[in-house]
Amino acid sequence: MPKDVITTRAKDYNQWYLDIVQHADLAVSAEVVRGCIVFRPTGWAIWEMMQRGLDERIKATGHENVYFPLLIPESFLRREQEHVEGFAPEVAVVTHAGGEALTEPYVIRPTSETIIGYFFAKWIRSYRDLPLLYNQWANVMRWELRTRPFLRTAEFQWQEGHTAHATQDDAERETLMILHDVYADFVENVMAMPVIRGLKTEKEKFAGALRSYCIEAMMQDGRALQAGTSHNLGQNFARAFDITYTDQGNTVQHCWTTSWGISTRLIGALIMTHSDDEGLVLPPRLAPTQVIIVPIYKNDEEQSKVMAVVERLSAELKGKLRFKVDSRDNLTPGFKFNEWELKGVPLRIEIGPKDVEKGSVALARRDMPGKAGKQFVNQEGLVERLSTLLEEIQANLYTKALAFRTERTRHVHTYEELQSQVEIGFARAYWAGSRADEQRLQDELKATIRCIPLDQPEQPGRCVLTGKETTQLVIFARAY
RNA sequence: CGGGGCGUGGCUCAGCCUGGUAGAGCGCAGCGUUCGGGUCGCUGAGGUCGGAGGUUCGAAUCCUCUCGCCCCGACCA
Repeated sequence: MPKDVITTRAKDYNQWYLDIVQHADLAVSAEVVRGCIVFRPTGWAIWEMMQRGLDERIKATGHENVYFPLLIPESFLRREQEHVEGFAPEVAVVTHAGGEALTEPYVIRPTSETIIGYFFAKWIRSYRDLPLLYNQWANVMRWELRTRPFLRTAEFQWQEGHTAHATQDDAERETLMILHDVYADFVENVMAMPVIRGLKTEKEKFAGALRSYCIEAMMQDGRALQAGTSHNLGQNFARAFDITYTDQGNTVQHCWTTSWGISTRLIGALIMTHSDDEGLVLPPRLAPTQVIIVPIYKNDEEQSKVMAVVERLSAELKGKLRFKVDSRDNLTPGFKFNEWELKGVPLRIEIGPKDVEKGSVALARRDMPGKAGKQFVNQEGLVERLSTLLEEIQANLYTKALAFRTERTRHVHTYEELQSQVEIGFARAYWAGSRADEQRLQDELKATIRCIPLDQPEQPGRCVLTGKETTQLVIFARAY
């Protein structure tokens, strides 16, 4: 008889999410530091897996890692008009140090465009210095009014890419390349989360950007979550920080810069995409532990026989898969099954006396709870079997998530349809409204234009609000 | 930041109205038992009742302030 440690999604989706975070040992509230969380080992291990996958892709596309200070002179933020307006309300400021008031306060970085811009201006002289392709892994702070673990915390971890280019085309190409080859590729192939690639509207774009691209994912409650953003900053920061270069014709030009980021918020997205009422579900390619081995025995004799097989199989798996053996002997197997399901391990191997006799093991997949996901296989060829199964689970999670999104996405033609569709998922609609119209819909429907998908229709249609003919199709949704 | 709710062993909560010096279940420790889907029993440890003031002979309980958490809204990766 299972204990109800996890609130069901149907009962209270929000509480379900908090229960997963807590009971899967991902993180706890920092308690004494407002709006912050403490990452526990499992939560941090997931972030490390994300870092690994993204870092590989970032480097493979020609970028180098750097690191800039946590503190930024307050005046830097003011240099770019839109930027300061966007961030001023949520920055934390350091006013005292060394027992004295500082002559100029520092802000704790909410993002690093400004301080990096300052140094880019010093480092870039000639077109030969371009493109400059940097990335940094860092923590940033934004004093959010309402926080939720991973999804919105006052301090969060992320990577922020910052690049400078000679031409607008180069900057645009970089911005889109990151979106496709780094972000969408990682999120879809490693995290098994389907995303919609799109452009943000003027209203939703990053403060100070020329334009912002994003990948948007659908959570199990039908709401949208921005999983990553990539900004073409135009020459806005180059002008504010005087980032210039001399071109082939000996003319001084402003650079075109970009910035792009993915944060620990992705952990929240991961939870809300795949997990179920039994607990966390991790896609195999991301899971810090892919396979858990649970030995089963009832006396010393059985234990030594079973453990001999466990040892032998462990030796075979070593270096090929990420696995652990749960040899705690104060807990029953049933308890362990439930616990590892709660923690999201994709695949479980059970080895008991019967398996020792028959030369078999029992396998249970996390993506198919209960008997449906259980099978008995020969110990022979187990490594290959596991690898195949893990890839099957990976594919299945993506397929399920995509099917869910497809089912919860509808094309809408009228205001009424839009209104009801955003209650349950994504609404695709033609849009020719103004920024004020967009605000009005947000006020009335609590839904925003998540993005203008990069895949646009050939055929024109009529704007869902104004009735004007347009070829622009957008996605409306309620968002995290 | 506005409205509402709540802070009592690690967790979930009772006690508060009607002040008299703290309880339960789960978890934890030890021993035994059990072990193929959350074993069972016995013994035991663990709390200055979020914090600071105040009222009182006496405060978990009443009053004031403060910090934090949850829900709803506005703002946001």
